[in-house]
Amino acid sequence: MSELRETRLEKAAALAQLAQGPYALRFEPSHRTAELQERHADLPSGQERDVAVAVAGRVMTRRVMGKLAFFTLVDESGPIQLYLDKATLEAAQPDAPPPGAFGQITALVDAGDLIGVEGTLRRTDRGELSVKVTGWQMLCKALQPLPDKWHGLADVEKRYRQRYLDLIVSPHTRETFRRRARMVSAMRRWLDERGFLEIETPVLQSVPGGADARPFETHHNALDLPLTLRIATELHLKRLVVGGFERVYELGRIFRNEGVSTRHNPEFTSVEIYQAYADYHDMMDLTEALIAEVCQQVCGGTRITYQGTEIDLTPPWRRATMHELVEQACGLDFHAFDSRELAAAAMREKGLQVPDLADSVGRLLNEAFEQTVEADLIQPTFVLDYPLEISPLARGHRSKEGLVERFELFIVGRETANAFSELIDPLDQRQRLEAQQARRAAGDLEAQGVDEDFLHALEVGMPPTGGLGIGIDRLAMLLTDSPSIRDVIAFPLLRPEPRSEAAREG
RNA sequence: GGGUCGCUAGCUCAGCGGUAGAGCACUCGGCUUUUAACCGAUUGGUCCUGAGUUCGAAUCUCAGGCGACCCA
Repeated sequence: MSELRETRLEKAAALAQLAQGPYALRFEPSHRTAELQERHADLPSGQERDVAVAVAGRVMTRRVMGKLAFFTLVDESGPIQLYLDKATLEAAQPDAPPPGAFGQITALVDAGDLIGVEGTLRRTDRGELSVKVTGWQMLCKALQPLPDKWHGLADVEKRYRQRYLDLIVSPHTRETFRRRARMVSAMRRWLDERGFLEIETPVLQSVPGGADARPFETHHNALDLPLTLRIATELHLKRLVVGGFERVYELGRIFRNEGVSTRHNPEFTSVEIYQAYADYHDMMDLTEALIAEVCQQVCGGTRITYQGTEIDLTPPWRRATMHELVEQACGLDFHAFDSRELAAAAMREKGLQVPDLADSVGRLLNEAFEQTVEADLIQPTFVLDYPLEISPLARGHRSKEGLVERFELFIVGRETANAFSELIDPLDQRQRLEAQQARRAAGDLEAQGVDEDFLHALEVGMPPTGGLGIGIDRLAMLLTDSPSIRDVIAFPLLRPEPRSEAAREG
């Protein structure tokens, strides 16, 4: 069963007999392979160029034919072919023990090994730029074979569990994580250039808050203190605004104790951005500009294709209130309902679900929105003016009773951003959080508790502020055309594999 | 939480009640312009686990495990 591994261990032992051994200390490449490809693009087929080069990387394929062999070597920048000629290698290394330098490299190097080579350049008759090898060194002898060189890793589970293999054999996966990294750094750059300061806030918290979600629970031993992992960065970032930082953000991991799906991972990345003296209209402008710019930098334009659908992220984006959208979708005007019963009856008449937990007109409006509108918001759409009771941290609307100044951004039917004119009235905030706590006591496990220190901070005084949260993973899905959130998280949460030890030793 | 599908060699897959297979990888032999190299030979298995039906189970049934997708 581990015969492949045994063979490779024998080759590692053979390498140990030679001077070099199976695991090198270091190697100094002269170039990345892509650099060579670019710099010597003018070298004609069949010609050589007598420049000394050294490259390092993983051997992906081997083609050995008697006294000549071709390997494909891949470094982070891409592939280059190795041209291994028996006569050349043996002339360059006359002292190599039997079977000679050529015999050694072809016998001891397998696909999957990391090697360093030096030599000169030659473009073969078939037009492939190659390093004509005069010397080589094993950098790391791999004990496990690579997946099928043609099909790669098709087993989705294995791609997630053994992401390193997926990255080695799937160029598309590598590109996805490159793009995600570019996206995140473009976002930070955009914010930094506009005077936003990134400050890290605690992951371990006594009172989880800032969102409706169940937290992960943990424990601090020395203090004998129950703690939870943060479900949002909101309340601490607002404390920083109270402290006088007028533009702050944090881009980082948050944790919600919920199920997994193609759109949910229990740990995910968000960026929350707070701007003093701004309101939710300002944050809409900011959202539009930020995402359009990031998209431009990552995708080269603001028109992209997601899973076959054209998405146009060129500003300005559609802006519509939740009431308008629901009325357009199902004909129900929620302004007309002055009791839950009226709204519930109207919804049932339209065939909509009326959950018991939705105990107010506002919550029913949100239900109707989720059931009839959300999935159809394909092009970027700001949905404005949410019911107050589902938005405990947002400021009451300046002119609309029962609503708050809040928007969510939907793209391809998914909530991608969420923002408010922040509630800064400490007494109002206390009432709202106490109402949440009452829901919690009544059995809503996702309802928030009261964070007394946060309320105290508000009493010290917070400037009028616009706050915004963007789901980084969902944005990454959009910009990398990935159908599942697990495609943009390098190591998504999976249930541990039973017998994984035995299988791994394989 | 519900439904559908999947799990067979290191990888990709076929086999669907009668001796467990193919391609790639590995090993051996041949080959100095290949690039899914080629030609020949060999090697490699807890058919996810357990129970059942049957003369006989990878195959049928039930339970469980892990995963994918869809729905809530």
